Amino acid sequence: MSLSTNISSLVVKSLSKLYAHEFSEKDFQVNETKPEFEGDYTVVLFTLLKPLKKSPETLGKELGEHIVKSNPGLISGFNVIKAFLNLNISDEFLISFLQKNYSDVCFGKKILNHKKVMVEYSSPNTNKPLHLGHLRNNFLGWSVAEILKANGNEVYKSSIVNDRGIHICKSMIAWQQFANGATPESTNEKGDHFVGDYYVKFNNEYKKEVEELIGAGIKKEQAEKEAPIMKKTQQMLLEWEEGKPGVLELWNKMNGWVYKGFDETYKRIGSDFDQTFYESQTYILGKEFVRKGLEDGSFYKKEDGSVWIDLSEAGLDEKLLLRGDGTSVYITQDIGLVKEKFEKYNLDESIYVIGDEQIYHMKVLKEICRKIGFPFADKILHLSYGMVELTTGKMKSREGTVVDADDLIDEMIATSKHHTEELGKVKDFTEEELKALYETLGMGAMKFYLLRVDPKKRMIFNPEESIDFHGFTGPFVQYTYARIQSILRKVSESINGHPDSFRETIDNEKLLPLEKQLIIFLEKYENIISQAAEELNPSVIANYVFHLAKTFNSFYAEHSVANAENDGKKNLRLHLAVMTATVIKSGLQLLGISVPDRM
RNA sequence: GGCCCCGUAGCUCAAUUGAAUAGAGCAUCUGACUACGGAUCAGAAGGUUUCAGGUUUGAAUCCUGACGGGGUCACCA
Repeated sequence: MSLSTNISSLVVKSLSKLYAHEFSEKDFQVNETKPEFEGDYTVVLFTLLKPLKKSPETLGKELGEHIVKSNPGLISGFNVIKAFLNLNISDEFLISFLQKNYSDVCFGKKILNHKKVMVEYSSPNTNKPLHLGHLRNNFLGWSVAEILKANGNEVYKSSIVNDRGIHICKSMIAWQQFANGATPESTNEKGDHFVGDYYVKFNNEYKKEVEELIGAGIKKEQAEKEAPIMKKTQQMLLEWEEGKPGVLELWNKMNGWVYKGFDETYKRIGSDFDQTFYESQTYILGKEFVRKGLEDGSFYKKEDGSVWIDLSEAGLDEKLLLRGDGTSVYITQDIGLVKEKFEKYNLDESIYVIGDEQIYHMKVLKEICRKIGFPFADKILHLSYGMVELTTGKMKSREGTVVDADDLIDEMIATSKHHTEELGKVKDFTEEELKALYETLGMGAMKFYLLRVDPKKRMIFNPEESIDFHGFTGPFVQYTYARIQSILRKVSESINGHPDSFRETIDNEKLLPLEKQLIIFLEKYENIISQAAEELNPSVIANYVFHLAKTFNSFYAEHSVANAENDGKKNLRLHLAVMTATVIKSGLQLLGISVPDRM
């Protein structure tokens, strides 16, 4: 239930009032008018014609008159072409919109039914550093959380850290075997990269040992099991589960290194969490559940002691919940976490930002919850996003074709430095300002690039295109913002530093086409934010904000603000500029991107 | 093989969820600074929406089939 007073919902409301019995609000299509036709908004009449048994001309005229009458001052005229009712929005309405309190432009908080929502994202493994895929995940999760907040929901950000399991033991074994006591401090290396290197060392050593065994005449399958380093790792996992002191100590130490590295990266990219869960804790909760499920007959035990659930009724398979030796698997931990989340936070909805390769897994999780009677099974939402692929092919950690997150961030910032220097814009900046600027632009470019695409779709990461600062990019939008600030500074100087003095009433101005186009576009922002929330899709905002910047630039190239034809126009255009800057700043903020006053 | 997702300009992406002549950016080409920032603006060119049927007043969008690409079906996470 929205308290919205924006144009398209005003039109829809007045129509649905007229036909309360025949139609619901959903039945009325209000679109923007195509540029070839006269008008600003268009009501599509096709679906209404048959039930009402009226001709397009008659109905269009009727509805047009009704909309005009029930929204005084909104519509200045209308025309009907075929089954399209084109409405002209009045200058008065648009100008009064421009004079709204600017803080209202952040909208949101207008929706009455607040929900408690948890957004789980990032969720790294503690055996290797973050890569490009994690960046998409982090930007997406953070942005979706902020968008939901902007729509008036109560949002918690969370992360589940995958801190236990055989893969963690691999880097631990390799460290014991090869490090000679080296630490991130002693090698002056970032902790997550340091540990990740030992994970790679493990794989290399393992490969070597397997090849040696095969060379000695042992079959491949057997060799993979028999390789000494693998046996040591499995032994370590067992010792970890038993809580052997030395193992736990090493585990804690190495995880600590990784967390320190992650924290640095999170800080840089702006990820934050209200709650961090650890699998080393939630897997115990899951085990507890399996025990209960066995008692009440939801699950069953096979001869070897392994525990299963049968989901064939739901069209899924049998699913393992606990290994024969009693240790837990991935899904076990998830069940524990679901309950923990919902009970601790009393959630209405729990969103999981996880790659689309886990669609099946999340289906299974939901189905298990349903089957054992969790009341929140249907409140689990998988926001799945597509893999990020490289132009050179897929990212594979084993083949060294991953794009490391830290490296990429460095590269983006270096590129923004390069561009800025090339354009000769460094002269008025202090060293510190420059550093901040490069950070703002580099991060802005990267976040925008990864968020501008529909999350559900796979995307291709083109390194050359990603560092481009022209066209559909973050810096393009940031540039528009900086230019507006520049205008405002100039004007502010000319009126002796009283920037508020131009925010006077605008009287009887007639809008030029480019002015009108811009206001109508600004007026849509509220709809865009709620659309982004409904779809859990930040790209809606990225697209909007880019088109807004473009629309402003077109206007700006045609019409002068500071040297407008008269004071009335100048006043109007200053409002336009301020409102545009406000919306750009707000929209980019929802994407995690900040704006520079100069660049 | 079963199930799921995808296929739109040379490339990367849109298309208000079924509506008017399918839109942007990059790349290519042509123009524009003695006006507030040229990281900009104006314009040109680029399409049988993979193919074949079907539903509909209307299909990139829905249905069926084919072809092509990806994911997933672990006592991995």
